[in-house]
Amino acid sequence: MTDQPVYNPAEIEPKWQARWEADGLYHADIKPKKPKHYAITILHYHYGDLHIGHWYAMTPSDARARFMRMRGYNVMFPMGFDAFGLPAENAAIKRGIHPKEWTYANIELMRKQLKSMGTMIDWRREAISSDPKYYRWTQWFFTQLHKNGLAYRKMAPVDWCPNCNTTLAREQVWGEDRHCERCGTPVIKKDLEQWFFRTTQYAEELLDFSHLDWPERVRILQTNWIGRSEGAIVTFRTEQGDALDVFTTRPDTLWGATFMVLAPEHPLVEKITSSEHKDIVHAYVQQTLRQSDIQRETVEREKTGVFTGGYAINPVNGERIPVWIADYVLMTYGTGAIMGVPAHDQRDFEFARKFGIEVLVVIQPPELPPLDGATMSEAVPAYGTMVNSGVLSGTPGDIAFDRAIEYVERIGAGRRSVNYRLRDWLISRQRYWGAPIPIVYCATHGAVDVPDDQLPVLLPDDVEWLPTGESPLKLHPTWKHTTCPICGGPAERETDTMDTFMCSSWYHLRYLSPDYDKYPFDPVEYDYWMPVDTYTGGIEHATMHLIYTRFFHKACRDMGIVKGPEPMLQLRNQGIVLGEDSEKMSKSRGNVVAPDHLVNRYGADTVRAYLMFFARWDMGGPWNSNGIEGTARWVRRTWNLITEPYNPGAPTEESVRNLRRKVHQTLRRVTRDFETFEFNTIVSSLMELLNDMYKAREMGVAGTPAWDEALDIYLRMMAPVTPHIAEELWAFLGKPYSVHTQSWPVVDEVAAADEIITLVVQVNGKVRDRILVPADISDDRAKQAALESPIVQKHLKGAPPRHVILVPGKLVNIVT
RNA sequence: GCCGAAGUGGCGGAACAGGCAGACGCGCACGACUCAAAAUCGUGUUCCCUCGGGAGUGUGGGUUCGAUUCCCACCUUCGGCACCA
Repeated sequence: MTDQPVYNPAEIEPKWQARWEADGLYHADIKPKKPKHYAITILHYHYGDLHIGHWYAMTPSDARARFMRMRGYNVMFPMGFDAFGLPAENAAIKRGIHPKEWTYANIELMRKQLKSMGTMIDWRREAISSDPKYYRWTQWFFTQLHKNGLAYRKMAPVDWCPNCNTTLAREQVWGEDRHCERCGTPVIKKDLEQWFFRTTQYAEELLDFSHLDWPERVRILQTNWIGRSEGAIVTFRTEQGDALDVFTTRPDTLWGATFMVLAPEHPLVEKITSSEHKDIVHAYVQQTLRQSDIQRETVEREKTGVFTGGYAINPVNGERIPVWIADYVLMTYGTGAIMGVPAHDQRDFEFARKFGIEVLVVIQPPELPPLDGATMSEAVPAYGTMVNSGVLSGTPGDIAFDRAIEYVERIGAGRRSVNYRLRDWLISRQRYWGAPIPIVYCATHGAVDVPDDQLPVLLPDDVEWLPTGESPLKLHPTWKHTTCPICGGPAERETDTMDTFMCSSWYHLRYLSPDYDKYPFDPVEYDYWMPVDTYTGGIEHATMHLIYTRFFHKACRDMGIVKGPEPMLQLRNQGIVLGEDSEKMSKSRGNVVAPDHLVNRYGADTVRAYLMFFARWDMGGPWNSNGIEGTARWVRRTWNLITEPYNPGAPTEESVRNLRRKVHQTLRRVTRDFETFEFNTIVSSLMELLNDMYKAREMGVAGTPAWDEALDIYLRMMAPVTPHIAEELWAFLGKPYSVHTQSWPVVDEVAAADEIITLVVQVNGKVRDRILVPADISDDRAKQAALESPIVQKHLKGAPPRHVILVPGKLVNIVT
């Protein structure tokens, strides 16, 4: 008894981590004959300490990567850091240190924490987006996009975060009050000259998920974000003769347009406004501009607007209709102008009723009583038979949409059109800690790309932050002064940097060859490893990173840089770990769970296992510190079972067979659960098996070949979940290093098969009895055995059953 | 308002072709060991009950021999979008 080792994770975990690293156990190198598996967990934003949520994202992904490796795949599981960005800059300003210093200190800390988890990360492939050897290529990609017309610069009203002092992409503005995704401050509008990527050019293709195994949740979020609408663009004409395009999803209601509305920012507003309406229109426009600077949530939703005094002609019926302006029409969607069809659109209806505009019914749904524009109390948006619509009157609702478009096209007044809610991606950031946009402005040649051989455009280290909040790049005395790459004349650098989502759009390519200096990636590595097979991360990326990286890949494919339709084939999302109070973890609430503390107390293996066990991985849920004791007990019980000396017994054949059956049934289940990312039941299945192994030892099975097989399979199944203790016990049993290079065991179907089954006997659908029968019992014998049950006899009260339903191997239901 | 997800014991959760509801774990109770405590081990643990049963997976219906699972309507919670023409 005295030589039994004590379980001490603080000793064995660092020991094996060092050994694995020294041996390069997790190095992923090209092996042409082996199937590859490229798995990535979405890279961390380097906010400092890792919290339990990072572990929750990492450990099941790591366990699955390990499982895939044991299944015979050549697995690459790399890690890197999204190191540029506002928080680094803000934190640095606050602490009075350089963002670079702060960032790299954090990375050092995070790397150490990641290693303490016992992950199978191949650290040779680490990529850090703020390294010049990385952002050289981020800049190169920008240049490629620019050369191919996918990056452009324009003056536009853009979202500005007054706290972060920078513009934001539409995707980074959240919620009803339109606040900054990072700091929560409500954004304001600013007219600025900014760089955009043409994501809208890929709107249609981004809606195609046919190549992807992605959660439906994400596909729906992206589909809604892209927001495809089918309809028509119809050209009205102002009385001055200007063309005035509207986009409509209801061309069948064209004949019911009784007014038009322009967005207050619409370019034709000035021209169309009559002299007597100038003052009021001008006042309204000014008021709108001011209002968009105020928090939207405080604005009443009642429609406002003013008449311009101008009129336009409806091309389908020649009607002269008044043109209004109103802030419910947005310049950023469609054409910035709409036709008002109050009878069939609720917004138009409210507007018309408020301002006394005629409501004209042109659609009569057959199931409704005849509509009357004068008396109706709300719009009727349903499809139906066209009425009051000239030659198209009488067209039934199911074909009205198409007929109306055909008509408009025939008379040359418009065309079928598709509109998207998606906007182009604004990538300019007025901040220092990012990849500088590689553009030089020359008085003669305009915006000129920095030539490839002059990349990277390095960030200067000698910068200071002034209280103005302006980017130090702009204020730097010399940095921006340069010469034009074309004419050599004096020129100025772009002082904006790129959105960090640009850096993270291609990091999966940099992992392939982080030191390669001839191209963003080594094409040989690309051809072997890409695309990413399994990508895991939080749902919060659905309409940001996960759209950007798909756009980026498709754009690069069209530029001949990468291949295939998609960058990441399979996506799985983990949920969020909440604090013990069921609230989101935050420092201000004081409910943050610190993984380092837990590792010190229980060891990384226990923390890993508990994170996999305590909730459904895709759901997450509140943390419970008491619950981890159960997992700690399981780990210790595993240790004790294997290290305790046992007395060989004389087991019955049955108890040996029972153990083997349980082992192989568990193996079948654990294998399936790893495949389907159901990590909680992997751990519970292993707990169940361990309980049975304890019972088997009681029965004297320890020491038999079946016992050795059970230990062998158990440790292999445990290895991905708890890599350190599995390795230690594997070595304790004298098996060859390493358990992590062993193959995944194969289910022995004969051993796993049940010989005796419990047949459930129901009477009228209620369980009345359970009888043991041989698994291969015939249908007739099974029914007979059920009917012979005394309990069944009692319930039948002598009457013959009307039906006897048999589900082979499961149950018999007797219906009276 | 629109789109989506989720509702199962005191708690986290399981039930993966429509077929034993509550696996596994936490917590709790009792017992063993101990002078005692911790740790460990064992037993029990959905509710009601007249001990024969009865009820039960958010609510109300439906399909079925049989529904946590399928269909319809609704309620609650969470997430996303939101004057998108």
